[in-house]
Amino acid sequence: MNIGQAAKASNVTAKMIRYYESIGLITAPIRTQANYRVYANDDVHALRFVKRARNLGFSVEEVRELLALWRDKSRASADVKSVAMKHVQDLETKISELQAMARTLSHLARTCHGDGRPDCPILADLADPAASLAPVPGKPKRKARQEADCACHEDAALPA
Amino acid sequence: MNIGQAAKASNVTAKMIRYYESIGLITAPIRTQANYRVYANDDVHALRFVKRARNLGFSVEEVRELLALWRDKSRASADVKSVAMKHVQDLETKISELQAMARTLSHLARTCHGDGRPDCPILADLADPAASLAPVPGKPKRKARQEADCACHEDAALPA
DNA sequence: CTTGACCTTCCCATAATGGGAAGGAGCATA
DNA sequence: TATGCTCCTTCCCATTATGGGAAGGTCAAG
Repeated sequence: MNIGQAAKASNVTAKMIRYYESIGLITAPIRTQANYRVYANDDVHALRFVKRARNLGFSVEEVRELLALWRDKSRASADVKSVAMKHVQDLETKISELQAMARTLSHLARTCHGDGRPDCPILADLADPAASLAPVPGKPKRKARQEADCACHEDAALPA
Repeated sequence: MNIGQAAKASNVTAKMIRYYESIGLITAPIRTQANYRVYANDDVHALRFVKRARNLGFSVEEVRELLALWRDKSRASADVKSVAMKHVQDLETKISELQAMARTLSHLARTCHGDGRPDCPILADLADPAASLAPVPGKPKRKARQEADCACHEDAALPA
């Protein structure tokens, strides 16, 4: 099977298949005399595994670990589980961060007239959150900072 | 004020201040004869605006729009609100995707013994989701695909 | 004048993916 | 057989936002 067919069968683009090979995530397949890559069903299986794991949000490096565990017939399921659980925690952390942002913005948007007038609590908050009403969500990367947040007073919409 | 002081005052690293200037997000400040950048309080104010917007998850390009609206004293608050609302939608889309991943993985992890035995429904699912029990979350980027998903049967834990 | 802290520009790296060029290979049809 | 279309190869570049670090100039204090 050529790379194009393997791509269709695995739902991984040929481009990505070559990339995964280049970083050693998957093993290099044999080549024809014309230097074409030739894939077997097992290769497609592995590619689907990678695809699925990526779809579940695992990083390529995490997929590498999972592949190693998959190939290791004597792995302990506890090892797999811990990789998965850690990833769930990562996901939940990110979810919380995004939710905090969405909450803040939804709140600000709710207090914005959204008409032709220029007064806008959203811009007011961006320009000076301390003087405004919305809590500050921690920044996405790294740990949360300590900033001059303020409680949400539910006012601040300019009289217009 | 030198860039280092502006950085401290705005909580934006000197590196990023230069970067924002290079992409035209903020205006280039005047320079001393020694070619040092000199910032005024308004510049710091703008940097804080950028920082806050970035913390709320707006992309740099979105921040560019917001800055333009901020500077335009005759903007319509509706324009600001629509930028904000669109971003909230983006956030919620991403949140849903991450939640789908977390749900699937949590479920798989729950069915995994997590002991010394090699049998692992998590790996089984990655290797062949159709034969397994977990629903397939849509892939993060681009629109959701149509795949051979299956309902969640709540079994598949190998007898071990 | 030396030292240390600060500034400058420039290059590189990250993560995962896509786009596209230039050229070879394979196959079908006129 | 020659033309042509589709596929393959490698190689380079772009993306997003940020950090690291080198090489060299500047400033202020001692």
